[in-house]
Amino acid sequence: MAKQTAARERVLDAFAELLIEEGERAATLDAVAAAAGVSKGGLLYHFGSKEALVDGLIDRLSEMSEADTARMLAAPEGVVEYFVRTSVDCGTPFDRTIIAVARLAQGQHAQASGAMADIRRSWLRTVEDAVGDPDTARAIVLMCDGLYANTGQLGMGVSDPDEGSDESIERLLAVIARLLPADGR
Amino acid sequence: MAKQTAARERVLDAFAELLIEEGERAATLDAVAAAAGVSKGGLLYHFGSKEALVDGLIDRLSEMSEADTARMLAAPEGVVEYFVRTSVDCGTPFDRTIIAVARLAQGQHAQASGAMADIRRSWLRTVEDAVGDPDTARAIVLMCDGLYANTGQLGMGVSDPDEGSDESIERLLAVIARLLPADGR
DNA sequence: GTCTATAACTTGATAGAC
DNA sequence: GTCTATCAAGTTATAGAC
Repeated sequence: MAKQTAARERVLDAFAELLIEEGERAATLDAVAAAAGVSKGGLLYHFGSKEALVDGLIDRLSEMSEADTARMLAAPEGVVEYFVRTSVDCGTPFDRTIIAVARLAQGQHAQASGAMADIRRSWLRTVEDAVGDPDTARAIVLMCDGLYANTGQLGMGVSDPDEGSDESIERLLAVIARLLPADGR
Repeated sequence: MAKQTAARERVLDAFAELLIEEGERAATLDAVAAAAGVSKGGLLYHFGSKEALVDGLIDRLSEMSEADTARMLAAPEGVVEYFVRTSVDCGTPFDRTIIAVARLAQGQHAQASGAMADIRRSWLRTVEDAVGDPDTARAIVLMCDGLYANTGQLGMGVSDPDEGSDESIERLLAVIARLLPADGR
């Protein structure tokens, strides 16, 4: 983790934002540079190619993922509840980065797909440790994949404006509780 | 449903295939024409613009969706089991078309997002009618969204090569059965 | 470190031949 | 119905000034 200039970070922020809000196609070097407030030449000083820019975002995601797993394990409300809640509210920097890289994974970016698969494996392992039963853990992680697909608009459109509401989380947690023996810790 | 020429259908097939296998960015008019075995000019005779091509695929999806809902309601194994099984095996023409349009929905195609949302609403309504409880229905549909996200590589990468196997479906159905009072019909 | 200018190529779309 | 030019605009990347 060498010292990274502010401009470099701004470029990554802009890249992620464009991927999320307008899709992979709109996230051109021109658009990213403009959104980051630098020229295209300036951008290409920090990231020598578009591929390097993609790699930069994937690296950022990997770092964030490790930190999030630690937070999940330490969460006072328990692993499952933390996991479900943060899958519905896609507003955290980590969630935003996931959505951005997920967009890249749909292209032909093998590295992006690999990074997403790594994260999902990590979730599965962590939830499995928490709930005991592998099949139950898989069902829970699948529901959260579904939440990302919906609230993050990972392809499913938004069928229900209420999908991400506080109340809907509670109802979903109640359904999940029916799958668990005692509590989801 | 006017009589559609074979070439027109081949173009739509090629477009969907490119979207699925290589992502939105690779699905250019050039690439689609080549894959369909026509020239770009030939393609543009059938679909006057790229937007018309997108609309053509969305229309095809809408037709398929109605037919699938009828099949789901008539399925001897029951709505829920039919729904889960067809979400895991993304090999049917309908599933392939869903994945293709989902890719478009991640760009800025409002119509594609709308079509996906319509389909999901239809699923939710149908499963809700079948299982009675809205919250349980939502949990089931979310799991299937998750399955699409995984097996269809809708952003989640493929974390588990076993995710789409026959055995994993049975285990998932067993977990879902725990949520249902009697049987999922 | 950041900019402008520009080169080389791709993409969507049009025109007109067959 | 389908093809071959051809075009304007957009996209990535390089070169060199500041």
